[in-house]
Amino acid sequence: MERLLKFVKIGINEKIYIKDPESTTLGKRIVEESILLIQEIGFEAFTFKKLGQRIGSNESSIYRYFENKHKLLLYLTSWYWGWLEYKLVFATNSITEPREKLRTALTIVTQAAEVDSNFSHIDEVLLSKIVINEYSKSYLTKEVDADNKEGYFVIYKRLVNRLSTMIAAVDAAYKYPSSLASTVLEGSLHQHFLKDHFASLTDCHEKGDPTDYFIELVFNALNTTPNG
Amino acid sequence: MERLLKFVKIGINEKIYIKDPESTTLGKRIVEESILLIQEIGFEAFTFKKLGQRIGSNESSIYRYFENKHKLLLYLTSWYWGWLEYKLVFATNSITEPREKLRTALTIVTQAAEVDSNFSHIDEVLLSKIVINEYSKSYLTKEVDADNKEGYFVIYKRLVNRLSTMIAAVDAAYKYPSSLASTVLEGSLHQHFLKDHFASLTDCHEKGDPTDYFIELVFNALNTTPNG
DNA sequence: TATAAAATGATAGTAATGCTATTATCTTTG
DNA sequence: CAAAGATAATAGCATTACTATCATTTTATA
Repeated sequence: MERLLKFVKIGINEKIYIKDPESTTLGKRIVEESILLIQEIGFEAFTFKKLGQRIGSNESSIYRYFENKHKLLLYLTSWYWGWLEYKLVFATNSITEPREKLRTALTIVTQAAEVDSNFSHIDEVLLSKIVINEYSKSYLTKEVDADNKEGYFVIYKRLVNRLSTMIAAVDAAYKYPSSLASTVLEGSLHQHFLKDHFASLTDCHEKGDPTDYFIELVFNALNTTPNG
Repeated sequence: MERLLKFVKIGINEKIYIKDPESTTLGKRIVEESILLIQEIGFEAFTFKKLGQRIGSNESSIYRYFENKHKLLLYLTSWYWGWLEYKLVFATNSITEPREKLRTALTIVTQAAEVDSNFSHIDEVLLSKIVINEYSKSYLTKEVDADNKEGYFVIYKRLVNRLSTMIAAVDAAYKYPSSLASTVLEGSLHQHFLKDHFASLTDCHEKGDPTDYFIELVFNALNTTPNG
C-alpha cells in the first residue's frame, strides 16, 4: 500500500486550485502545514497570513495556489476522500462475495485512520481529524449548489455511490441504498466526533467501535448477517 | 398544541444570552428577524450590523442581547431542540407500548417541520431549515468542550438521551442505543440536506421519506417491527 | 553562461467584520 | 414630572480577506 501510493496521485478537480500544489515544494508545504495549522487552531481561526508565517513564506504566495481558505479546505477534504476511495477500491476489488465485500468496505470507511500512512507529505491521521471537524463546513454554505455544479464534491459523491452499489449488491430489494451509504459516511464522522466531545451521546468508546456499530446497523437493515 | 405552547416557554440556558430576548419587543424582533436573515444569506454572511439595518435598530443594541452571532446561533438551535423535545414528550407521554412510543418519537424527530406552527414569533419551518444548514457549525468549533461545559448543548443532549432511552425500552440488549439515537438525529438533518442539494446521495425524495427510512433502520437494528 | 521567464517575497492598501466605548435620546413607570 | 432603564448614533480599533505592485530569487533554455 505505502509503496503503491508513492506512484499514485489523487486526482483532484483542477478548478479547486489556481496552481497545482503538488507541482512545487512550496505547494506541498502549503498543503502539509495547513493540515497541521488547521488541526491546531481550527478552520475558523486559520488564515493564509498565519500559514505564511508558519512556513516562512508569504501570504500572497499562498494566494497564488488557492483562491481562499475555503478552496483549500475543499482541496484537503477531496484529497482525503480520494485517498479513502483508493483504499476502498484496493481492498475490495478482488472480493466477489457481496457481503464480504460490503463488510470490508464498511471497515475501511468507518475506522479512524490510525496506522502507517506515512507515504507522502500528507499526514492522513491528522487529515482525518480535520475531516471529522471541518468537512461539513465545506458544503454547509450558501454556495453549495454552485460548488457542486463545479464538481468540487465529485470524489465524495463517487465514494457514496460505490458504497451504495455494494449495499445494493447484497440486497437489491433494499429501498434506501444511497441514504444508508450517506448515513454511514456522515454518521461515522459524527460518531468519531462524539467520542471525543460528547461521550454520553455515543456507545462507541473503544477502538473499532464505530465500525462494529455500523456493520451491525447495515447488515440488520439488509436483513442478513455480515458473514456469508 | 398551538394553544398550549402559548403558555410554555422553552427554557434556554441563561448564559447563552446577555439579556433575555423574550423579555422585550426588540429582543423578540432580533430572534424573529435573525431567523429570516440567516436563512436568506447564510450564517457566514450574517452580521449584527445587517440585522440591525433590517430591523431598523442598531448593531450595538443587538450586542446587548447576544455576545456574538455564535451565541445567537446557540440560542436559536437550543430553542429548536427544546421545541422538538416538547413535541416529543407531549406526543409520547401517554403511550406505554415501547414500540409504538419509539415509532411516534422517530416520526416527530425525523420529519421536517412543515405544518401549522404559528404559535409564537418564531417561524419553526424556517428555523428547522437553519438547523439543517447551520447546526453543525455550533459545535464544530475549537470551543466545543468549553461550550459544552457551560451547558450550551444540554437540550440537544437530553433529546438524544430521551430517544436512547426509548430505544433501550424496546430492546434492552441492544448495544448502541445512544449511537443509534444520535445517528438518527444527525442523520435526519443530513438526509434533509441531501434531499435539497445532493439528490443522488439519498433515496428520501418524497415527503415522509426520511421518516420511513429511519423507522425501518431503527427497528431492523433492534430486530423487531414498528408495530406491536 | 547569459538571459529571459517564472516563481516567490515584501510591502502597501482597501473594504468589511467583529467588536467596544461613549454619549445622546427616547420610554417607562413610580 | 423625574429618575431609571433601554435604545440609537457615532466613532474607533484590531483583524480578516483579499488585491496590486514591484523587487528579488530561482529555474529553464538558447
